[in-house]
Amino acid sequence: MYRISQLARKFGLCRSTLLYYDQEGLLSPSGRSDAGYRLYSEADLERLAAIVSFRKAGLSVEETRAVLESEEGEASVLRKRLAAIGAEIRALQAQQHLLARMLRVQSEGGLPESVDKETWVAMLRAAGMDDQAMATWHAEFERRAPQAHQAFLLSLGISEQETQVIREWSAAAADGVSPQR
Amino acid sequence: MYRISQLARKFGLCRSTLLYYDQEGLLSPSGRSDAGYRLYSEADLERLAAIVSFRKAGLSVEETRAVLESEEGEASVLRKRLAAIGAEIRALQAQQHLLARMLRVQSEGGLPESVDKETWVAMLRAAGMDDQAMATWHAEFERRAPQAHQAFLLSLGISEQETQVIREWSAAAADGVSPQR
DNA sequence: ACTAAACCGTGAAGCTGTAGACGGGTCAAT
DNA sequence: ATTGACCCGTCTACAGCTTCACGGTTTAGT
Repeated sequence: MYRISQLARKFGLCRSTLLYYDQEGLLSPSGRSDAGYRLYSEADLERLAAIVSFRKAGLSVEETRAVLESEEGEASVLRKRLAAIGAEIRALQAQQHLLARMLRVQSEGGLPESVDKETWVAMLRAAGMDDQAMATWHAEFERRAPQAHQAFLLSLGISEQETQVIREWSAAAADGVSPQR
Repeated sequence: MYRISQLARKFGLCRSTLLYYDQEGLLSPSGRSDAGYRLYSEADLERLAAIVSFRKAGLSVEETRAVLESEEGEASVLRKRLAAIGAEIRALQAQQHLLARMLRVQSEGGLPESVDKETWVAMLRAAGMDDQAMATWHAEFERRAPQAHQAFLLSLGISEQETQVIREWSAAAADGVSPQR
């Protein structure tokens, strides 16, 4: 049986955080001492370990509780969080662009600030990539992060229609139907 | 002269937001009507336009005030925010990885929708790029579109400091001082 | 037995930025 | 003058904690 501050130290949390979790019904101690002290069991410890990792993944206290209570709807909550993270990252990247532009106003100028398709291809060719290597790279991109692949193609100024074409043959190439054959 | 809700609508903000800005001394109306209503001048409107764009870049109210008051330390605040964004993105990517691992346990799915440094390098390697080719590619990127190079590196979640390092040796490599010698 | 340090519980307030409720004021049309 | 539709200022609440204050408890050392 652990007392609250012991448990907090063990997980690098603040005592108040555990008090808060208790108050929110996320983690209640399984017992109390004679003096009314919270006593956490070994099972509580394991539950807390799970809680900590879910919270590290960015789940809210509410979501974490849902995952731990229902147990079955877990995947859907996690997937929703994954989607939310994507949105957050895109929002931050928009902020990056905004700031980069603000900072550029004072310093520098002249060279283009974004890359188009031709420039990109030229850069890859300069690095020794041939058509087949690029096909492989597209396929890999499509396989690992389809959303990001789409976003990237759009950022090169490629039309949405054409991105669809590229992505389709990227997916096909990944299945072994490589374009050059 | 605008009244508070008019101004809020004009900028797509909530009335309470302007009330808050007034309370925090970020934007105080330059006058009051007989009935005690806040009245915003044309100058206030311009100031608000600036405020909105800084806030869109993710500056806190406090930081925004600092930028608008001091005027000269502007760049340093913006750069600090840029660094903070990088850190936030990396934190989110860490959450992505964590979630992807959690989800992969039960089912395959939930691929990340943005790319980080490791994924990017892995994709290029899969396409047959070696270290030297990547160095060439960076050099080419830096030569043709330094700003875009910077933005691209940031989008991978690389810290601003590290992007400076990469860009410096990219520039050096382009001058013939290639890293492999 | 006594004291000091370290602990405990409860309760409240503070943080950011926004949203909403509340009661009263303003304004056009009747 | 009165109705109704807005509008205003002020106050409270939200997440997810942290910090602070108060007073009781345990523990170690003398």
